[in-house]
Amino acid sequence: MSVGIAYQLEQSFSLFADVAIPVPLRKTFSYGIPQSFGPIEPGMRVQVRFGTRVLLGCVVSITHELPVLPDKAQIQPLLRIVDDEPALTKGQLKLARWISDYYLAYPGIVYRSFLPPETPLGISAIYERDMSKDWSNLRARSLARKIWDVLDRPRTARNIAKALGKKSVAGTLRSLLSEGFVRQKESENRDSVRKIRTAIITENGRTALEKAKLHPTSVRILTLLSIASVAVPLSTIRHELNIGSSTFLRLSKRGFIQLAYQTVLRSPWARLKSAAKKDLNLTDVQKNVLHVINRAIVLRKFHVAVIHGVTGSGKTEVYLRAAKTVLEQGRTVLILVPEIALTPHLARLLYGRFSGRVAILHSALGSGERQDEWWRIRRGQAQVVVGARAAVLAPLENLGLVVVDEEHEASYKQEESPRYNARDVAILRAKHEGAVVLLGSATPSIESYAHAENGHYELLELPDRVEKRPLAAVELVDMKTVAHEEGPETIFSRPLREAIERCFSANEQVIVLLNRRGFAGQLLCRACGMTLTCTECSVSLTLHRGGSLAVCHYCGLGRPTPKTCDVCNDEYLHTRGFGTERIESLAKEMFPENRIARMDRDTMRKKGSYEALLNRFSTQKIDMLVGTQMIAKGHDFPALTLVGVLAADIGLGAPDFRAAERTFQLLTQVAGRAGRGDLLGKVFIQTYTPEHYSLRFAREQDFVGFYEEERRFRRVLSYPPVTQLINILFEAKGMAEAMHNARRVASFLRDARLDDVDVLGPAFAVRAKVSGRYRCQILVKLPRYQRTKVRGYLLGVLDDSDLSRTMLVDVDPQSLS
DNA sequence: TCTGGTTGATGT
DNA sequence: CATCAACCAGAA
Repeated sequence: MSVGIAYQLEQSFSLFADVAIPVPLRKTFSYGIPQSFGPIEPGMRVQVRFGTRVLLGCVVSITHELPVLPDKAQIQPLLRIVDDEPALTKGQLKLARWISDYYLAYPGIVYRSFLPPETPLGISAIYERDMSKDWSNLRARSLARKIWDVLDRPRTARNIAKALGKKSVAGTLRSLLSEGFVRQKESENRDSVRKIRTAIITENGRTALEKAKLHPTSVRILTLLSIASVAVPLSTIRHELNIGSSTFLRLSKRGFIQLAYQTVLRSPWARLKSAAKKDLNLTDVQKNVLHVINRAIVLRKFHVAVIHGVTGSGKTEVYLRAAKTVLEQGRTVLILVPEIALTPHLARLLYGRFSGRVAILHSALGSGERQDEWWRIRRGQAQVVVGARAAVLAPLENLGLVVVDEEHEASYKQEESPRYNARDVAILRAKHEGAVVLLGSATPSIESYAHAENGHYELLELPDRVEKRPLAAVELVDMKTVAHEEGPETIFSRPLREAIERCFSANEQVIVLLNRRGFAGQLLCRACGMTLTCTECSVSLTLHRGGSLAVCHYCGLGRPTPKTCDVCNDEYLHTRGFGTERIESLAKEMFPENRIARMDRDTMRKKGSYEALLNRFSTQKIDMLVGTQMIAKGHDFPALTLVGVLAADIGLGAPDFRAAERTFQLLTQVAGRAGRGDLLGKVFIQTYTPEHYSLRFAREQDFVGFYEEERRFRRVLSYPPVTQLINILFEAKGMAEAMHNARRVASFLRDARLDDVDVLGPAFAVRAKVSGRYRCQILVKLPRYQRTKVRGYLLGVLDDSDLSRTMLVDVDPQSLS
C-alpha cells in the first residue's frame, strides 16, 4: 500500500479499535474503524491485517483519539467485523484483562482462550471452480489454466501458490475471479466435524521402531502408539508431543501406522445415559453447611467458603443443592472439576436434576460439540456449566455460584500460556460478579486453608462420612524392615500380599496405586554406574513394554532398550525401580485366578476408555486395578475394601516445596477409596520413610495435623502462603547463554532493592535440558504487598529487552520446572 | 506465532 | 555458485 493512500485512510478514521491479536506479544494493536462499519463494541471478533497475515482478533476497547504508533507503522483498517453481537461478555472482558495483568500473559493469547472454541486464527477466502464456465478457452499452460487445473478441490490462495510452486498468484487469481471462472467463498468458520482421526500402530511400525532409523518425530509418535496399543486420536498425539500433522500421513504411507476415523457425536450428552434424579437425604451436618451456603447465596455478595469434607462425606450433594438455590434465583452456576475424566460423573448427576440447562465444557469434546455447548451457554440456554480448567472462562452471565471441586489439585494450573490457575481465576471472577465460591476438598491446599484460618474465607467442615461409615484403617509398611526380612527385591510385602488374598477370597476388590508408569524406572550400568538418559533431555529413561523399549517421559522419544552401556559398552545393565506396567504383570503372575487391569496414561489414551474401565471395575468384572494417581479419585466402588500403595515416597524426593503436601493429598485421596460401601476398608502404604510427617499424618488421616506441620515449614522457609512465588524460566541453545540471560534479569531485580523480595538463583531448572534446549530459572519470592512493584519491574524487562523471547514467566507456579 | 529476509554452511 | 536450514526482527 502506498504511503499516500495510507495517509488518506488515516485521515478518514474518526474511531479506532484496540485489538488483541493471538500472537505471543505483550501488546494490543490499534486499527482504524472504517466509517461504513456499523456500531462496534468491545468483545467483538474482527478480522485484521497483521504483517502479511490476516488474523482474527478481539476488540478490547474503542477510542476517538488517533493512537500513537511506533515510527514506521501505518494505521490499518479493520477488514471485517465477525459478530453482530460481541462474542465475549462484559464479565469475560474484565476477567481477560485481569488474567493478562496478573499472570503477565500475552493479551492476545488470553483473549483467544476466551473466544468460542475452534475459532480459527484467521479467516481465509477459499477459491473454487465455477463449473458453469467454459474453461476450455483458458490458454493451455498459462498461469490461469494452471490455477484452474489445480482447483480440483477448493483451495486458499496460498495453497494454490504453494501447489504451483509460486510465491503468489494473487494477480491472476483476481482476474480469473472477475472473469467468473473462479468463485470465492469464505472458509467454513463453524466447523461441523463429526469425525476424529485416530491412529494405531502396525506390526511394521513396531519393527521399524526397533530396527529402522527414523526421524525423531516419527519415533515419538510410534513410541506413544506402541505404549498405548490402542487407537489414539491424532489430536491427542499432536497435543501431547507438540507436533504438526504432516508426519502422520508419511507414517501411514509407509505402513507403520493405520489411520482411521472415529465418529464423535455432536452433543456430549448422547454419551451420558441414565441419570440419578432424586435429591439424596442430607445428614444434619450437610444441612447445616448447606444452610450457611444458602444464606451467603441469598445475599448476592462475593463470598468464599472452603468445604473441608473427608472422602465420602457427601460434598457433591451439597454442591447440587447449592446450585439449585442459585438457579431458583435466576442466576447461573459454574462447576469445575480437576480433570476431564471426572466430568461425566458430575454431568450425569447435574443432568438428573437440571436436565437441559446443563452444559459440559472441556477440551476432550469434539470440536463441533464444543462449539455448540459454548454458544448454548453464551445465548443463555444453559445456566449450569460443568467442566475442567478452561471452563472457568465460560461465557456465563449473571453468575451466582462457582464450585471448585478438589480445589487443591495442581491440574487447575495451566502449564502453558496463559499460565493461570483456574481456582484463583474462579475466585476473581466471583469477586467481579458478586458470586459465592465453594472450594471443596478432603485435603484443602495449604493456601486455601490458611485463608480460612485467618478469616478471609469461611470454613465449613464435613467431618464424617455419610451413613456413619468409618474411614478405612491405614497401616504403614516399613519397606526397610521388609527388605531385611523378605529380601531387597520385594515389591509386594507380605502383609499386603496376604490382605489381597483375603480380599479376593471374600470376593472383594483391590486397588494398587503406584505413581509411576512404565515397566522399570531406570536402566543402569553396573560397570560404570551410569544411568541411561535421554539424549535430548536431562532425565533417565523409563522402560516400557516389558522392558523392551526405553522411553523419555518428557519428550516422548523412545528407542529399543540397549544391550550394552552407552558409555563404557559393558553388558552389565540392570533395571532399577518399577512402574505400573511391571506391577500389572507381576500381579497377574501372583494371582493368576483373578482379573487384573491397569489404568494409567498409557492405557487410557483412547476416548471413553477411562469410563469403560471404571464401569467394568464397579460391576466387579475386574478384581484388581493397578494404576497411577488416576485411580485415586473418582467413583464409589462398594466392593472395594483394600487399597495398597507401593513406593509411597516416590513423590517425596521431588525438588518441589509442595512434595510433602502432594504426597499427603494423594495418600489421603486413595485411602478414601476403600470402604465406601457397607464393608470396612483397609489401606496398606509401603514406604521407606514411615517417619516422614506426610506419611504419619496420612496414616491418621489427620488433615489439620498435617496442615499445622506444613504451615510451620512454609513459614520458616518463606514459601506460599507466606509469600508469593514467580518463577522465571530461561531457555537457550546452550546452558551458558541461558545462565547469562538469567543472571542479567536476576541482578536487575536485585538492584531494584525491593523490601522483602528475594531473588533466588539462577539455578539449573529441574529439567535442565528438554528436547535439546537448556534451561535455567530464577525464583522470586515476594510478599503480597510488593506484587504490583515486582510486576512492574518484570514488565519492564519483558518490554524493552531482547530477553523476552527466551523468558517464560510463571506466576504462582505449581511445579518449579 | 508466523513470515520474510539474511546469512553461512554444504555441496558440485 | 546454487540450495537450504538456521537465525533474526517485525507485526498497528
